[in-house]
Amino acid sequence: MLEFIIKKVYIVDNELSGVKAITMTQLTKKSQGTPVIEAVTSADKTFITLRTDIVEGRLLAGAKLSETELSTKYGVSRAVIREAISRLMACHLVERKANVGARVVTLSPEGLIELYQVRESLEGMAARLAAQNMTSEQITELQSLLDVHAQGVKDSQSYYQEAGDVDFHYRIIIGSHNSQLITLLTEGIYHLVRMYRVQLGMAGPRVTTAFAEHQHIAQAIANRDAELAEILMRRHITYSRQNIEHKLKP
Amino acid sequence: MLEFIIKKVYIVDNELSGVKAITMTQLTKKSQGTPVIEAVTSADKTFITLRTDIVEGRLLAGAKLSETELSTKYGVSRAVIREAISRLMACHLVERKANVGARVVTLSPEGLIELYQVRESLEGMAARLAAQNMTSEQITELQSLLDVHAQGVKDSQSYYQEAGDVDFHYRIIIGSHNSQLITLLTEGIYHLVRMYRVQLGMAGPRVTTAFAEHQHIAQAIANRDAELAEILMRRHITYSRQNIEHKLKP
DNA sequence: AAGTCACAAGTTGTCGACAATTACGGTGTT
DNA sequence: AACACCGTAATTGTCGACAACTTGTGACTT
Repeated sequence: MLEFIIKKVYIVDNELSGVKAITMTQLTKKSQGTPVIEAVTSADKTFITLRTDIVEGRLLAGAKLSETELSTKYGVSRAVIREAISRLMACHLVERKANVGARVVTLSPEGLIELYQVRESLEGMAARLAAQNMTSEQITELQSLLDVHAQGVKDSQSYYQEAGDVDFHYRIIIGSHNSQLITLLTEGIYHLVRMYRVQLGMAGPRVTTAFAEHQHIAQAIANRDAELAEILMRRHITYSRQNIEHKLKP
Repeated sequence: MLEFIIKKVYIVDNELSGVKAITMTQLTKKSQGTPVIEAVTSADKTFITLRTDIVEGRLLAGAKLSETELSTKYGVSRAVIREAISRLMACHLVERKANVGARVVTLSPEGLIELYQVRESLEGMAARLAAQNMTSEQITELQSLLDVHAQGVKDSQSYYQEAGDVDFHYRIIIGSHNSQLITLLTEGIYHLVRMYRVQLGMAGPRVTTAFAEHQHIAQAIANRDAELAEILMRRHITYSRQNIEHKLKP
């Protein structure tokens, strides 16, 4: 006798994977931890594979994505590859010229700056909306997350790198309860940001100071102070951008 | 003998068409006139056709896009249809579930509100950047555009409807000189906004008052006052949103 | 009568082949 | 040597057919 629980699914995609072809009728065994995504058409898998390869730098900027080559490499038809490339284009991770081919998007330092400006705008709004719309549970979870991070910072583990930062921002984005904003950020901008970071050699975010900023933002949200939450978030991202600008132009 | 031979083609997409499969191999020397779009792979044409059908309401919300049906209707292969649908998905105009099919995105009033919140955020940033980055020529063009509009308003022609409003916002977006922002807004958000407007029966924007707001925004940009430009733009869009909310909940 | 199962019909996902276009290298001319 | 032209090879765009999946119908069981 098996214990199955119907989890009515959590749209979301903790991994920011972007694949949300979710058939709700799925039975997931009591794995209460992680909302699992099913994503299983060949094109989905190829898409995710290629995307992680791009985001994590195994496919460099400007690299050509030859359809025939990839189709033999992954053992699938060219149609599958084309489908995957289409979705990568939708994420702005690759560009394709007609009758010529697709290449991994080339990244200029200016492009990274522009991206951070967009982030400032969108995540500022996300923080504002989060202050208005987050549930009490979400807020307490956010604060306990920061407690964990605080421990990591004290141990001066460099844990509080990428993962922690992404986690914090991700929760606020979700907390905005604005689906347009959520898809825009989680399926679009964030992968781009990660890619730029890796390829331009920007390591993690600024560890300690960023943590204090996170605390202030969380406090503003807990106080339901939308104005302040937006201002602090924008300032937080502006600092990140300036930090990057500084590293780029020494 | 400097008559350059121009084979291929041209850039932009004044129409916000989104097709930018442009091979810039040749330079257009003095063809600074009208940017013409070319878009000629079958998939491009099908994509544009379908998109205008959706945006202008000939394909209603929730309508199913059957691949076989469309392929016979337009006389092209299913591969072409699939390509077109992929791009429509990238614009968030249709949604597709695996092994089930694609449908025109269904629009709730809440969705429209969410969209306007995103617009407020992004276009606010666009106005801020425009105040910093617009060239003097662009600014004077913007002001002369408003002069034309002023005439239209005086004649109480209902000219200053959709077209004028879109034109104004479009120039500011371009004036931001932030390519990420530009593609996000012109290829993504704006088609969605138009679709929602048509399908929810929102006519044009608020005519006269909106015009005054446009003037103030242009003035702030001319003064290179980035802060004020952003605030005014956000307020402008907030008003639009409230206007819509009012119409939706009488 | 209600529910379940199985089958059938239709749709989407995938495949391999052909047509159209581009990129590359060689040849010839100035 | 540089430039332009042309032909070949390679890549992309498009097509029709087959496989896998979903949905709806109908018979069967309880």
